Amino acid sequence: MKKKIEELILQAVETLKVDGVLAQEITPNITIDRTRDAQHGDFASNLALMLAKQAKTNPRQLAEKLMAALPEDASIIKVELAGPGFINFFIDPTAQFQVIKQIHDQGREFGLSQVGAGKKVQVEFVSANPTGPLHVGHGRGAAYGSAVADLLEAVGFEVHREYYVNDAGRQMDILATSIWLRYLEECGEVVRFPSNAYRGDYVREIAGDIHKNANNEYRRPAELVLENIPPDEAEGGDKEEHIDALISRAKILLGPSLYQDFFQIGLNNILGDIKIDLSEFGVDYQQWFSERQLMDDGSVAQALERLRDAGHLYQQDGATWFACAKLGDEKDRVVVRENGQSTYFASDIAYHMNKLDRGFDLIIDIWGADHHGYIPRVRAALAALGADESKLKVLLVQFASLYRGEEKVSMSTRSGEFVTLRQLRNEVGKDAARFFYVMRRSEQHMDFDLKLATSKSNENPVFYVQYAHARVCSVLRQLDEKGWERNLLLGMDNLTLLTEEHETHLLGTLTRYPEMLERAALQYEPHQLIQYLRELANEFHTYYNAHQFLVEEVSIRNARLNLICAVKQVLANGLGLLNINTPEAM
RNA sequence: GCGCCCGUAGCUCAGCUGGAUAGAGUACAGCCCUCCGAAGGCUGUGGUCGGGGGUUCGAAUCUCUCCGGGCGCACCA
Repeated sequence: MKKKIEELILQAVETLKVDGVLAQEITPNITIDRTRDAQHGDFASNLALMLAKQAKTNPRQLAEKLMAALPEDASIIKVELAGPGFINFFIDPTAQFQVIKQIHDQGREFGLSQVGAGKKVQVEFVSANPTGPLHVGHGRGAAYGSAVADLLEAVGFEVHREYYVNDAGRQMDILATSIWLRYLEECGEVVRFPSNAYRGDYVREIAGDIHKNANNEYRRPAELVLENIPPDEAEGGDKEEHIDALISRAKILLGPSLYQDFFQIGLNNILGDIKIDLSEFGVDYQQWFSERQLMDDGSVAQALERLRDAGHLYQQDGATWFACAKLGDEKDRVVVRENGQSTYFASDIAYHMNKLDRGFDLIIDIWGADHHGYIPRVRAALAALGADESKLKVLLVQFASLYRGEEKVSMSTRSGEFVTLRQLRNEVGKDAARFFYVMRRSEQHMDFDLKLATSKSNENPVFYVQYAHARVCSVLRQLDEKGWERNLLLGMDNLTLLTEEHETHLLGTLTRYPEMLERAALQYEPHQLIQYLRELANEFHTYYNAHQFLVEEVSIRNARLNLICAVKQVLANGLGLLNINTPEAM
């Protein structure tokens, strides 16, 4: 409908050009908006206001000329000039009834589109370091990322969901060493646990398992472990130096192979847990991409080579630097440290190069907002490699601050004080958690009140939407209990009986679903879908209270049943897209 | 200090890429089940859209500048 009106206006513009009212070179950007107020019709165009200056007339006069030049169309019953020069369009309400048939025919397909057809898009999200379980902060990235991916798929893109596993680097060494130290405790060795090590209970659990299976195989005397280790922060030393020394000591005392056991067991354990967690949260990936693999197969070295060949690398202070300041970053960055190890950034350059090489038309990285300073350097790297950096889209997800009532909950993976995603799911359930996370714009700082979310009260809006779905199901059950049968065709033939105001509103809202979905997808804004669903549910509940569906009159009854079944279908489609259940009773 | 995000009803947030009288939820005050589920509906109270300039027919939306909050600014990842 929207597009149809745009067509008509375009024709009117062409006519005015021929008449000389408008200059030939004008190519108007025609936008049709849905009106907020029914008095203004169904759609409105502000074109006359926009072109008045160029046409050197006042907007109302131009609008009148446009209206006069507008071709006739059967589905438009009235065109009106309003306000400073808006052109309002009134749609024949009977045209709206079509949507019920359409929803019925298309079922689960209703609302899907093909605007993204033929385009491959990669969405990388969560990608939390496998050094501990996912917490509620990661949950937002997971819910948002998967919703964005699912929306893009719904509008026709070929979507590849990926998790980048940081299974290399110092953080993983700290983890391996943390596990080993806990293991030594299990063995009875007395070693003060470093302040900078991972303190979470899961570390102890993993260590306990290793001890159970391997007994004292990895045991080394505490004196040897601590010999000449610089003091920890608590003793007035530097915590980083302390932990680094312990890592080196672990590698020496255990030897590469045994040390690797801790590394690998830790990784497998935690990554395995993350995979289960995400899967249960309704988040599935096509690929888990290993950072270590990039290092092992030479991709990192190759990427650096390419940068070097292009003249973007230089040596200074024993390290290798990438000259990204010239390419938009605020300063140059180290890619190979003085000790010969490449940095995380170097891996990431190789990773993004790899993404581009895989032929995606669009690469979407979803990061926590604390990584925003990282964007310019990645873009600089792509530019340096001669890649089309417009293919990269970075979406930032702001932090979710946790509250328990008034009290803010502090979180740190290192300290082990955090609420895990799993705990959250167990408390509020997958549906509420997903809904809550995606309800807000991603750039919006979010206050996640555990007390509120965990209180199973009706304050949680997910129940409201699910209840609308369950209510339709309930009506259908009541129909059955009364011994009546639904007559689909009779209902379709009598859709014109749906003339109540509530019914007209619902029809309009249902019609809007496909365009809303497309917008939400192309703008990466799943919260628009949530808003829509809440609105649809609200209109349904209002309708429900105002009118009886199961009336004696069969023609009206079946027409209304067709309408509410269409509502049920759209609710199911929308919630289904968000991986939220649609209960038939609750 | 520099950079990114955010300031809209008491609280949590929408606001369709500059449009017509700024909207929901919640809280508060009332009302609605002999009738398809009251996890619902209806009515009301509640706003100088953080402050101030600017751009124009028109600004919550764009721009500048202050103020306030969050987060970054490593040879960590």
